[in-house]
Amino acid sequence: MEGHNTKLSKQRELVLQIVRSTKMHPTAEDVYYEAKKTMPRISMGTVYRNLRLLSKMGRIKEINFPDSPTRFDGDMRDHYHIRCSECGRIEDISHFSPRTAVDEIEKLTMYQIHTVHIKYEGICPECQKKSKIS
Amino acid sequence: MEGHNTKLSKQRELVLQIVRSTKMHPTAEDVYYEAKKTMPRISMGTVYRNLRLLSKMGRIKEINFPDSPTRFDGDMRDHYHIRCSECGRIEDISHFSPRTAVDEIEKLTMYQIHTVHIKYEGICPECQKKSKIS
DNA sequence: GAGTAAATTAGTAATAGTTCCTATTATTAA
DNA sequence: TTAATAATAGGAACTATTACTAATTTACTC
Repeated sequence: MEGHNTKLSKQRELVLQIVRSTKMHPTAEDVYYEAKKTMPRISMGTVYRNLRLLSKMGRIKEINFPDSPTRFDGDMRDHYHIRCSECGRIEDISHFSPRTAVDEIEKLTMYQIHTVHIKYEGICPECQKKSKIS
Repeated sequence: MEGHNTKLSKQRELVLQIVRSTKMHPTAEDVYYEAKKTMPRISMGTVYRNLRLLSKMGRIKEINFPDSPTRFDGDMRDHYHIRCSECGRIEDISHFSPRTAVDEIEKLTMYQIHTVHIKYEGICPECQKKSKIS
């Protein structure tokens, strides 16, 4: 795709295009059934492999909420997500910074918010040392 | 446990106590093996059922990071989590408010942060209407 | 403390989501 | 066009989790 021995197959292109062209935050299964409309012989393994790959390449994002399968998002602009714990829908929250307070987000979205998940990922001091040595 | 037809079994007490007495953010499997030391015949199903229940009751918290099994946290004070994407460890971040900026958290933790997950859960306007009707 | 109804358990089977494997096919570079 | 390598389809395997069931435990009432 962009270098690194990554070849651009029709299937990979299709998966990327599907994830990008919806705001529904599809699951792997959703992508699979959508892809089958264009390529009836595409396999689930291919969909998963490409979703993982595209995610590692930074072309799409994974969204993980508890007790539900991973969803994917092709919109790489800075934004966050809100899920309804009743019906499961996931919506985008944009036009706000990470510093916006919860009650402002409630006003903005009309949701009754009961849980906020904030998680950071990075490389810990020990692993930073290790990668310098090797 | 506290009302609602919930009975207090030895197993449930043990699971709660295990999750509360560690800062390791154990997985269900971790809790299972720890519980077996005290109750060798406890079953995995019991551990899962009680973790789910305790979580619904608000006695413990679930922590979901992508590509890793659910972890549990018995510390109900307000705090967030940071995971090392190399070695997988999960640490607490306290002494900061949700409004603390990322570069401050980097200084505080010595992590090189590359991803921030912010997710909200609540009840959407439609489901709020529904619950008023029924 | 005994009797009773309902909740919980251990053990096991089943499921959901995801990854792995292998022979075949497609892509890229020369 | 061919050789080298990456990607594929299809299916098996795997991991985390939930569901099922008969037996046990708990809490409640007398």
